[in-house]
Parts: sequence; structure tokens; C-alpha cells
Amino acid sequence: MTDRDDAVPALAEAFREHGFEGASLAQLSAATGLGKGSLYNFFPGGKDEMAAAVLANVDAWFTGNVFAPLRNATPGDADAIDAMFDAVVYYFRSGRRVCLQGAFALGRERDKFAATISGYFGEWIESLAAALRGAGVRDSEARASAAEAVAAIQGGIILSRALDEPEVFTQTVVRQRARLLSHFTG
Amino acid sequence: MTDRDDAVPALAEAFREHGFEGASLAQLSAATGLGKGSLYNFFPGGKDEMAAAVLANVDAWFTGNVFAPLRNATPGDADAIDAMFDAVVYYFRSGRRVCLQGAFALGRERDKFAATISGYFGEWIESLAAALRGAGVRDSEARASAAEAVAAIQGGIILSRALDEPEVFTQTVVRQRARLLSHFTG
DNA sequence: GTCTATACAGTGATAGAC
DNA sequence: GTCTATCACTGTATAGAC
Repeated sequence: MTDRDDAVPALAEAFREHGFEGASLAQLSAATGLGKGSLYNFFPGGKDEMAAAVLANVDAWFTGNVFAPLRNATPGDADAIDAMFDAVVYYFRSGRRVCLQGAFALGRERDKFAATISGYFGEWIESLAAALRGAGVRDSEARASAAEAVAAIQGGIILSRALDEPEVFTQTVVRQRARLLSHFTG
Repeated sequence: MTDRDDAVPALAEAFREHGFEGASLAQLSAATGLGKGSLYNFFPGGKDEMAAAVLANVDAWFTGNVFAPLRNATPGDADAIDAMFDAVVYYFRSGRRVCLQGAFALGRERDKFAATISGYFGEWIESLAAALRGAGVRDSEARASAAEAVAAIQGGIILSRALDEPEVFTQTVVRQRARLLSHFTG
């Protein structure tokens, strides 16, 4: 654990609150408690490298807490699906916390971090589809169903923030959880 | 029709491509073909007023092409639902075009345009729920089902852009359309 | 490694000539 | 009404003292 890694969570929160363009170096400096000089010492590439480090950190969290458990689930066992939704509710703070990859996908940042963003969502859908296939769902339906769940989560974040009603996100998760688990009861 | 209204569509595209913070006055000037002086003549409030005019313009389009048809649908008739999805696919260019209200909901712009954004999604959900109630769906389920559809559309835009696969959005619409129409076949 | 000082391009916005 | 010129300011990034 270097000091560089210690700064990443603070950077993440700053990017989530202000967006990539909206997060100025002054704010990033204040959020981390590091002077601009120190920030450029850890991230010579500037804001781009800071954002890349943040995205990689988020990806690592999801790999460990979501993607890998879905991949390693025993076929036909719904627990990994349940755990995924629990992790999602926790990570996105019931919809109050923005998904950086999702927010970046809507803006100019998409071009700059295209591979990372694509990889994040692609792996989420693929690992979830793998768990669904374990319940006997055929491949094309598993992928479509997985994409639908991931899209619903992303849309749930937007809606709950737009309406300022966290229950919208919670409800979205409840419904998607039930929908996916119904594959396992048959 | 004033020259002000003529500039709004060009401003909308600029905001969609670059985001609110990312769209500089130089770009807005280039997109509209108007000098900064002219822009400030039409929009004395600057960027904020331009964005507000764009959001109002989008809202008006949806009111005329989506919300009102849903409200005026004859109870039990699914045509308005079908028309909504057609309009959505057209408006969002099969997921290639960003939803400004959705993008703003994820950033700092949310605070500045809170009422407009909330009103847009609130009316979308309410008008869609009204059409579903016309098919005999009880109120709480109608609202939840409507919110799920709107969230899926927003998430579909994110996913299709993130993966650079318009088919993801198209598939989302296909599935949601089928899900909502199933209320009418009973 | 950390900070302060600074370079310099670009920002939103305004003034004023035409 | 339209543009150009300009304003004050903030942006990212760097240099250099400590």
C-alpha cells in the first residue's frame, strides 16, 4: 500500500460528486489533503491518470466482490445472485452514489476511457450471464437477462437521483432480484 | 418562431456531446453559428439559461409526443404504449443519443435544474402508469412497472454507449415493450 | 516528497464599434 | 442584433525552493 493508493478513494469521491470535467485540481487537492505538487508526483499524467486509477480501483472492487463470486458460484445456486444485489445496494449507497463508469459513458470521457468502461460492463454482464446459465438458462437469454439487470441498476441510479427518492433504486433492485431468482426456482 | 428558438436544437446537440461543463461558449458559438454577443443577447443568463431552454425544449417534445398520448390513450388500448417505445427509439437514436435530463441527474447540474429534471421523469412515469392503469393494473404496481421501464431505457442508453453496441438499447426496448404489453393481453 | 509560486491557455461574461 | 476585443478569473500543469 503506497500513499498513491491511499489517495484513490478520496479522488473517487471527488470525481463522483463533481464529474470528470467538474472536478478541478484544487478540489482534488482539497479532497486528498495533498498539494498539487504531490498529486503530480503520484500521478504524472495529471487528471487523466487520476481518473484511470480510480476506475481501476472500482473495477478491482467489483471483480473481487461481484464478478468473481458470480463466476465461482456453484451451478444452480442462487446465492451469488443474491450477494450481487446486496453488494450493489451497498456500493451505490442505495442509489445515492453515482456509478463512475456509467456517468463517464454518457460524456466525452467515454472516448478517453472506452476500453476500461466497456470492460467493466462487459465483464459484469458476462459473469452474471454465467451464473444464470448455471441455472439452465440458455446462453442468448442469459446474456439478455443479465444486460437487462445491469441496465436497470444503472437506470435506477439515474431515476433515484433525478427524483431524489432512494426508494426508486431500492425498488428496482427488489424487482430485478426477484426476476433473476425466478430462474432458479424452476 | 424567433431566432432564439432556432438556436436551441444546436445548443442541445452541443450539450449532449460535451456535457454541461464540457460545452464551452466557444463550442456553443460554433454549434449555433452565432457569436458570443448574439448568444448573450438571446440568453442573458448565459450557459445556465441556454441549458434551461434546451431542457424545456426536450420536455415540450416529450409532452407532445409521449406524455400526452399516454394520458389520452383510451383505457385498455395498448397503442399508446407501442407509440411511446417507437418515439423513444427515434428520439434517442437507438441509444446513440444521450438523454440530457438523465446525464444531468448524475452530475452537479442536478442541483441547478432539480425541478426540471424531477418533473421530466416524474411526468414520464406518471403518464405511463396512467396508461397501465387503463389496462387494469392496480396503482402501486403500475407506478413500479412504469418506473422500471423508464429506468431500463436510461440504463439501456448507458450500456449501449459503454459497450458501443446499439443493439443493447434496441434489445432493452424490445424486452420492456413486451413486458408492458403483456398487461394488455390478459 | 512536499509545498509555494508561477506560466499560460482557456473559461464565462461584458463593452462597445458597427 | 451582430460581431470583435477585452475583462477578470480559473483551469491544468510545471519549476523550483525547502
